[in-house]
Amino acid sequence: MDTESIRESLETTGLRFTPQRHCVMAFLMEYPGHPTAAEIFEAVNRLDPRLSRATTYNNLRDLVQAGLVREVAVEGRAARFDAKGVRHHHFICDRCGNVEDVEWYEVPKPALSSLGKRTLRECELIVRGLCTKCAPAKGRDGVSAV
Amino acid sequence: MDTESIRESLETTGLRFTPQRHCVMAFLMEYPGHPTAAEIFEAVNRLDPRLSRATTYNNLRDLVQAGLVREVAVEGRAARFDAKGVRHHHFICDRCGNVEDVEWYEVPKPALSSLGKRTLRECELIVRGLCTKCAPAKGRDGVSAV
DNA sequence: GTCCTAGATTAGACAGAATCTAAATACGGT
DNA sequence: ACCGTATTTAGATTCTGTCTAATCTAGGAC
Ligand SMILES: [Mn+2]
Ligand SMILES: [Mn+2]
Ligand SMILES: [Zn+2]
Ligand SMILES: [Zn+2]
Repeated sequence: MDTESIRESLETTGLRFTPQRHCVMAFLMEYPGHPTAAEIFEAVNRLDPRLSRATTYNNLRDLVQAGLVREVAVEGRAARFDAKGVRHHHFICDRCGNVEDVEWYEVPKPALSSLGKRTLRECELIVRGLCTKCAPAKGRDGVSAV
Repeated sequence: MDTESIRESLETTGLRFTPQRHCVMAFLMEYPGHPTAAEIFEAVNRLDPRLSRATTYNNLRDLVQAGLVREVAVEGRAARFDAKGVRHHHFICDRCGNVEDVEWYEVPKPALSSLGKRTLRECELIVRGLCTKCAPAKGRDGVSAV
């Protein structure tokens, strides 16, 4: 969407502005969910064939390192990404692996004494359970729909 | 260690007791860290060659599903496992991907209203930063050791 | 505008992790 | 001992992500 703001955020993190980076970043900012690298590649490449698979992975790595994008590891599935907008937690569905946002709220950090010499960067909360699609229907009489 | 308690926990979850499952479970209960599937296979297979690679993966999947073992996804690396003993959180090193335990403390769950129709199973805290090995040495004069 | 170079892109090979297949085996109830 | 089904197995396969080495380009210097 806002090309100039993307350019700025890239420049302030020391990354060059390229059409490929712009596309990946813009896609992540518009896309409502948490796409995988493969999904990002396919969607962006369809719009602008200049983006290659290798560059998708390269850029995602760089954007995560620059702190502009967040990577969510899901057990047994491909990693998922989102542009770091407003702070939020994540919900991961036990069954389908879908990642959804959970409204932000403060979480107590571990006591410094229990961290020892480790450096703390962030404290991430992951909520697990069944998403709306996978949760058993709890209608008035317990009947389930597929 | 305690064969019979392992047998029981398997039976109560509906899993048959097999030498392979026993070995995997026993290994996880004794091992202090968070091994990958490959590490578990190598270590156990060396002691008891009856365990195959496929079965290692099969059993880990079943044990996780049965709630006896926890799987920790680490971005860009193989999943790590631990036997569910005392409750605890996890620390993941940004640099080496090492997973370490963090003493348990209660974390506030998200408001029911923000969960909607989703089912909540657990609330997991993941602390990120640099582990003791990777943290910059902060000696009296800032000199670093390798 | 032209030149330059470190950084970026690319196709395709490669590697690692995990799953699948289909045949053989063995747990555990009777 | 027998049986039915869950489990195991080797190897192929799929899926994710990284690497290589050749090519290109963003953007600063002039
Ligand atoms: Mn998100
Ligand atoms: Mn642990
Ligand atoms: Zn789901
Ligand atoms: Zn480390």
